[in-house]
Amino acid sequence: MEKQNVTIYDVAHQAGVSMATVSRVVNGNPNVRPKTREKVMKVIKELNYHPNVIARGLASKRTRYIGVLLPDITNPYYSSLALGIDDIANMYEYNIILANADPEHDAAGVESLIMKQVDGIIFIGNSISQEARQKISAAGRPCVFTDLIDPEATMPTINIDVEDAYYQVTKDFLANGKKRIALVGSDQGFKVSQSRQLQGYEKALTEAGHAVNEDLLIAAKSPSYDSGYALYETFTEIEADAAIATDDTIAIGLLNALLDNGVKVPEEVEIMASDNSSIVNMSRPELSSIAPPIYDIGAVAMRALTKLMENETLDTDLKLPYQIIKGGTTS
Amino acid sequence: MEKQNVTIYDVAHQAGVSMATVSRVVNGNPNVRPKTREKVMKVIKELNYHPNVIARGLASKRTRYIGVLLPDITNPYYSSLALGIDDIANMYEYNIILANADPEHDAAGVESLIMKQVDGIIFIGNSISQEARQKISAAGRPCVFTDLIDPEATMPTINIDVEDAYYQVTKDFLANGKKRIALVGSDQGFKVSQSRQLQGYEKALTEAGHAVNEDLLIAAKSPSYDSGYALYETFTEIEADAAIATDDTIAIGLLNALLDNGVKVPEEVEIMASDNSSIVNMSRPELSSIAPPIYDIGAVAMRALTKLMENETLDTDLKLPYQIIKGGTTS
DNA sequence: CTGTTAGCGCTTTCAC
DNA sequence: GTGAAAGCGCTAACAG
Repeated sequence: MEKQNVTIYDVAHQAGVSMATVSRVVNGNPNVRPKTREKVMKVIKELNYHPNVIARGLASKRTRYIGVLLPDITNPYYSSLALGIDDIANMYEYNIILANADPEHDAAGVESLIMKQVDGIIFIGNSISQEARQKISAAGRPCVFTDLIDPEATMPTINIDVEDAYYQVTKDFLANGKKRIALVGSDQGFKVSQSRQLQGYEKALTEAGHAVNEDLLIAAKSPSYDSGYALYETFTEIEADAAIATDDTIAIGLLNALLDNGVKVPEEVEIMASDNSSIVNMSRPELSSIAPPIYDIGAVAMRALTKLMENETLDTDLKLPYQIIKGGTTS
Repeated sequence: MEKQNVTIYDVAHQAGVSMATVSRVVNGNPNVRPKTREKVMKVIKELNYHPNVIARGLASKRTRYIGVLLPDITNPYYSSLALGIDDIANMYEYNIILANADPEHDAAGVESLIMKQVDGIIFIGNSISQEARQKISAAGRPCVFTDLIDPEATMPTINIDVEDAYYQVTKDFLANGKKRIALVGSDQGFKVSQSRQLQGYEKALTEAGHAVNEDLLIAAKSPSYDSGYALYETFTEIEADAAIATDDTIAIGLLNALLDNGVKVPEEVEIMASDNSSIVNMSRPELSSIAPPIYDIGAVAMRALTKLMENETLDTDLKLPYQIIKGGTTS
């Protein structure tokens, strides 16, 4: 319980300068004579002064907090993304504050973040509600999207070229003779929203002269292992011979459900996952997966946000390179 | 970009009362005539007023932020814990802010949280550095520990009875004829610190008339799948016939390494994990595991912290009930 | 029950 | 280059 409250005033007093000068030193304002700066620095060290972030926030109207909305922090894909964001945020001396935002509660999440006076927002997920999107606009806060495209197309989106990835994967499946390729989403949204995933998938089918079969578009209740596992019945009914899952936890759930029921993977059914998150090698066989540069996506998103907050403009659609990792669930 | 700055003053003015009254209404202070309260509420709605959290923090010296330090958010055990914490935090209108704190950087983590003026801290991990612990004391902030015991024994620790769990598991292994039971830690710390895990393990061995064999205490580099997988060589050398892993990711890593090398689990080696986190059923066979009530631990920890912040006192060592889940990696 | 009055610790014009 | 002073929006005594 040592001296808890060295203020800028104490430093100013002790150094024989004004608060304004101390403030300048602390904030790296160049308009300070080197000698003065040095003296102030010394006192800051001596007194172990740390600026009060709250007071600073009040006075400057900027908090250096940025809000990150994501569907589920226990999903390894999202938590890894958060890590990339956090690293860059620290680099720019921003702090991140996480908020869970499944599709039902994203508006509440946005609102709570805005009330916390965050300087900017990173929105991660498959979809955003109109209401949530409006609140972001209304608050006039910069925002960067990841995974999904900004429905208003005014804020940047960071991701791989999802459409291309799904196109490639679907094409490969077709080339390998697959006739019934299922697209397995993590919620119902991907069907209605004409997601990029669906577009890439459709493009490959169309090119090969096939139409999209609605039956083959199925969705888990949520992006989780159990929801994936629970898909077994549905999946069996549609008699698919291949599946592309939009989420790794769903992919592993489905894989294990198939294996547990004696279905051979990849011989009878091939599976492609989408995140290459930390769990893809926990199953046997290991999951094949589209491999987005997860950490980089987070990092680039955060970097983009810092630019936005400094009123720079950027491209609205940044596409990072991806790979396709061959595990044991595809041939 | 609607009206961004309705202040308490605007509300007061519009409602024909003083700022103080508005403040009282907003903070649920009972000393307001119902009629007045109603009037103020109405104006608040009309103007869509939201109190500025920052200003409130400055004036009240409490931010309603609590800092959560954990080793790795991408580890499912820790992220689930964070979820339990977050839920209760929201209930009490606290916000959590996460900080990564592996053993090397915990002091920096604590410091950054304190600079952010958090009202309290929850520390999660196997160990805490002296420096970090001191900073917490120095800041005079309440703190709750999870997983580890407060080295100064002044702040509460929330966990299952780890010693008992390890005692039981070890005893069961012995009863099943296991001769060489390895204890697999997630870092070197658990050996030196005479962790509760080690104590339970030792107790069971001693009771059975055996001594602890130092060779059988091994540690992964970090709590991660890869570190667990990399343990294969070491593990083979010690010729263990059973293993208790302190972390699920390590357990799965080790399991898969054994399987990939043709070792039969559980026939030749049995494995017991410790977290029963979301990944235990991703492997085949599924992991057997000690099952702490993860969500509850987080929830209870957060609840305990709220009590501490209200200057209530509590027991310093809360032990929650646990189970042992029989998967396929034990007989 | 309600209003007045100080600040909380810092940033930021605006003079000097 | 540096200082004085006016807030940022709110809470918390203290009166009444």
